[in-house]
Amino acid sequence: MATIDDQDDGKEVDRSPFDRTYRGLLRGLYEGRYVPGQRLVAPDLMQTFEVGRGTIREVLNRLASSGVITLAPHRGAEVRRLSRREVTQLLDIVEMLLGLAARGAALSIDEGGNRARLLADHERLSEQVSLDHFASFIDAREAYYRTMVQLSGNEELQRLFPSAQVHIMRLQLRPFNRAGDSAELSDYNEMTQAILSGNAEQAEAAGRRHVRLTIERINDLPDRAFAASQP
Amino acid sequence: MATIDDQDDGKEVDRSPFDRTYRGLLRGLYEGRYVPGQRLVAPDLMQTFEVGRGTIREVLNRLASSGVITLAPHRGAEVRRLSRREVTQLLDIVEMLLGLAARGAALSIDEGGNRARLLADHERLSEQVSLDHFASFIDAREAYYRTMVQLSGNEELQRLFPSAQVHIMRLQLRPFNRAGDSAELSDYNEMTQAILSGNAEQAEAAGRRHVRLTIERINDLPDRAFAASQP
DNA sequence: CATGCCAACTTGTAGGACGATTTTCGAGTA
DNA sequence: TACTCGAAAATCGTCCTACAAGTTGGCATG
Repeated sequence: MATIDDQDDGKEVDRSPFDRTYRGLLRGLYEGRYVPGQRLVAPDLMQTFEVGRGTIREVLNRLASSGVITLAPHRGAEVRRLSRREVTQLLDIVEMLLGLAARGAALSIDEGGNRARLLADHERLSEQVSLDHFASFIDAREAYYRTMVQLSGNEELQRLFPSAQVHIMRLQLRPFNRAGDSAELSDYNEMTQAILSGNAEQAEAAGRRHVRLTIERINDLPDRAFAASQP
Repeated sequence: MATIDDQDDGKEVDRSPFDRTYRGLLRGLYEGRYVPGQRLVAPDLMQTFEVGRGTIREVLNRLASSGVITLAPHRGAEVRRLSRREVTQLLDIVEMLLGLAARGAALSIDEGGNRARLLADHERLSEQVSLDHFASFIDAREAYYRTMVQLSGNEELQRLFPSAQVHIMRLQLRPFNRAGDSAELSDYNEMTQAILSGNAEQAEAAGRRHVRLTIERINDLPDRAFAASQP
């Protein structure tokens, strides 16, 4: 399954209608063309992406089952809105998953080019932070996480992690977040060091701490960054 | 989204084609009519469930994105086979998730009828174990887990847990598992007690321990219970 | 201004069509 | 007999049309 995390390869051509639409929609979500709460109407999408309704339906189904959008019977799709509580709950899970990923990555850091790969991604992340270019920073962070998960060797994690919709959160918080947050960068330094040391316990702790710090930062955001909680 | 966990309500009638097919397929997987590795070809399914191909496709997409089946381009769907390694990796994740669920359940055990609900499900589980009726046992266990996750109040967990395909594992291990495993029951006793006590730490530990014990039991299974590992 | 009904729009699903790709199977060859 | 190659058959990906069922917004009525 294609995921948000898949690289673009530069080859923009020759993709299947499904793929074009899936990625296009995801990219749109990513870049803010589709905002939380917005309805995604099939006929519009058909025109936009020049594909049939069947294809649109499949794409929406995929996005829905990874939690990026919600589908209600006979009422169509809309970009999922997360309340403060939901974001917290989501991150509680991500804390676990990232801890697991970091642990696994530490255990396999000496295999193949793993060490080099992680270093390269961390390097890139650091550069992006200093450049203060939000989109690139997001990309670099995405790549860094993906590498961690891949190094862990846990294929189930690879399936679940994107679907855990870290992206949604990221998207939703975009207007309130800043690249170049040096506090955040030190998280990554710590986490990377822990993994490189090969110490599983320490790596897991670092991964979790990173997410907990993220939760704290998010808790400081104003209410308007979230969907209203349910009555 | 309808999941395996949804109760049947007895109302077999008046379900949408999608729902009929989705549940029918799931039930078939559950009951062993579809076994790991088996191909699921659209035309057959169309006949079996008397629905259009579009509907079949949507159902297969759903099942695929929760990891129950795999889809390969132009080659259709097949019931997913898990290698020993994959099962272990999956359970590593489930360990985290169940720990989280148990923790959350403990924290909210005094709200509403939560305590009564958990007790009722635990009671039912105990009965089924003594009855030694596999299918009922599975159902009871499913209900117990579902309740735990619901009590935790973490909606993301509710979305993820079924999709974490505990079911696949269960299905795959069916021929080798026995209901009435008293060791397993004592796990549940311990876990239930911990949650009822309202002690979050203790509950989380109990939930995790339960999964770790499950991993051990599974490690003892013969190779033929698993798909061959990749070359 | 509240209420209820209708028209317009969307979604859910079926069925047909057609190129693209994979699988099957049989003929020919070593 | 075993193996290779290619064509036929099966299946998939996608589009289009059609229609019933459900939702929504607005207009008429009280």
